[in-house]
Amino acid sequence: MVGIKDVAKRAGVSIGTVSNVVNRPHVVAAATRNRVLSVIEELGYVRDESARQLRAGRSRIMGLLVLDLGNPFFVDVARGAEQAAHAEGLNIITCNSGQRSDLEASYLAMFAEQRVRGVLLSPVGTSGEALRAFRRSGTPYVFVDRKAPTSEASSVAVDDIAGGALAARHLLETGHHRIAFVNGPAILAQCRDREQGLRTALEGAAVELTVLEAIGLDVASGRDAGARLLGTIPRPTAVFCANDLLALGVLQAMVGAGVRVPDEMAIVGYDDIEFAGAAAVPLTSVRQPAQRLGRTAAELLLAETADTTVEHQAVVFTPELVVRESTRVRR
Amino acid sequence: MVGIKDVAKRAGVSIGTVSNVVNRPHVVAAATRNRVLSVIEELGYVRDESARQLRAGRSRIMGLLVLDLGNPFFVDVARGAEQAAHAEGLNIITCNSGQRSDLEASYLAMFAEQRVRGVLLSPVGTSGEALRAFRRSGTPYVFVDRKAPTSEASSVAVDDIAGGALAARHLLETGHHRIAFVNGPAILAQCRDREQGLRTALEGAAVELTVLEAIGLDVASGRDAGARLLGTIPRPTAVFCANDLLALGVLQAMVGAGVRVPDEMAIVGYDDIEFAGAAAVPLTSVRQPAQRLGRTAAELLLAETADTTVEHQAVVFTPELVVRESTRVRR
DNA sequence: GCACGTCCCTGAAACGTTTCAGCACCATGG
DNA sequence: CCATGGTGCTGAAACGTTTCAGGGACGTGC
Repeated sequence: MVGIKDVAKRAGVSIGTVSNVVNRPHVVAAATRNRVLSVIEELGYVRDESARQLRAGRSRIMGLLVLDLGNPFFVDVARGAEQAAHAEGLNIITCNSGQRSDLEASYLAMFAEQRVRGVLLSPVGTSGEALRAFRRSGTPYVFVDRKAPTSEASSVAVDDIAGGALAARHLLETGHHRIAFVNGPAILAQCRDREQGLRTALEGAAVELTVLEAIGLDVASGRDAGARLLGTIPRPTAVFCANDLLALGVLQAMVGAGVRVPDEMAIVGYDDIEFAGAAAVPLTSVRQPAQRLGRTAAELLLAETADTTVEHQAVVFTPELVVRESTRVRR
Repeated sequence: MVGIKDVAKRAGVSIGTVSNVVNRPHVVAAATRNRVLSVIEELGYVRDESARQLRAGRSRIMGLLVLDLGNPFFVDVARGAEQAAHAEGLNIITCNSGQRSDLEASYLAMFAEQRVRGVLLSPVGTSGEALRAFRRSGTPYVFVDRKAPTSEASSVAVDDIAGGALAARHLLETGHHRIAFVNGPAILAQCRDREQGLRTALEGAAVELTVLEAIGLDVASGRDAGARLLGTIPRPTAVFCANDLLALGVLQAMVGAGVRVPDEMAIVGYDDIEFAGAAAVPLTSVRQPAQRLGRTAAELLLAETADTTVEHQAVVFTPELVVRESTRVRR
């Protein structure tokens, strides 16, 4: 592998000069610079980032750890974060915990060992052992899609309680009295909050609420929950799902069983992913500004790494209900 | 930041011993080992991967550069690759070129500078300047979802010509004579091959073929193409789309315009992503073994990096047609 | 002719690891 | 009592950069 030394020798200059050509071209005379550049080209020299980073003490990489890349919502978050990072000349590496704490721990450890500039984190557990260990490493981090006390770190989230309430009120307004909630794993704060928002908004209303916990937050889990829902007697007339993937799964189960949506079963999803509008019955969904979430989080992180005296912030966006066929009242 | 030296001093041993505790625990006496371990715990020591890598000369990271993470197909590819990498104790960093050559170039450069163990690459252009530069860096790489001459590198792909032919034959068999093809950017080999497969299979048949090139390979481009399709006179009775995202977009355009699918317009997609089956009208699609693609590519890459004498392979999987409502013949 | 700047460049230190030759010590067998 | 071998540790070199004090050459103003 060709290093800076080889270039220096071949160009007849010192390694310091080569380094200057690469990093501060203006300080070296044009003739020398061109000679060095052509040698670099000739030998195919690529500088070694680990040496560079070792010397510099910090890297040009930002880590992003998301719950599930299979969920388009997080893909959008990643896009937003990438935008902000690129604007500052940083690269983002995206990792997928798949909601598994062990993977989360392993990626966090990797980020710490890499001495990444900072990490955008959408964590699985509340305060796992892994996170505590990571905190000790001193790597700055910002929570994404998760509120956190500003004493600990900055966070950028969407108000999930309000989101749950939005869905609940919409179902009340469209005249439902037997409502089901298909929730994801209770370990996720998002799921707990959405349920809480729903429950609070339903309080006092004459509503029978059935809660099903799905195994995951994906389409397959939704299909499974949908099947269970069909067996519930008396059958609810509406179902709110903790995310759109679940909702799509439930919808598939309904269509498969010949249950008409929304006439026999109204469905509300969460996230408003692009596929929600293209579904068998276009889904009513609670929209979150995913890309904005990622962008804001990355900007916050950049601000904190640039100036450590800056204080933590908790940004909370407000979700928005998008009404489509799946809850449309027919007459 | 606490380093190995701090640990050594505090534990009253040499840095070599600390290193041994971390990397080859068995060679150090139990008493010393425990003392060092507790100091590591106490100080929160995290080893610096860049120093480690600088010394070792190679990293424990594998790069994956995909065309579009917004496409669930590539998310599955990533999942497969991750599985294989983790099995070998490597981490994968996933980057998204979004079909932009400039981003592709920047990520390739980053991989080279990071001295990544190897790269799984699903390239935008055929043989861009970026790729040529990357090749010179000597980083091993394997093409994913793209055939390549074995003289250059290994590749793992699905036979796109066969896939295009599958779709074509299916549409012929279901009695269509005016067929449209909504293709993605011709710069992508996948798109060119699917078109070629289609054309070859239609040869000799009495079919009127209309080809539309969409701007991207996403749902929005599909909607746009769908709108154009509606203006085509005489209107085709069936449309084959270069991927499922396009197909979903076209489907949305049809539903929006009140055109019945499949009666007035049959649709065939490509990739068989999870959402294809949950669409307004469940999509007939050409299925590719995405996860297997990723896993195989990673395994190939690992084999090549372990033993440089191993020769390049071109693995080609065969696609499979999944028939659903969107092309069902009604009577 | 001397002092002083300016412009380019060099040489060496430092970053935090891993690795390896070598040393001290002890137990064992002859 | 010596030779041998094993065990457990140390100290220093090496990895490929960046950075910075310093120095040589040359021009300029007095």
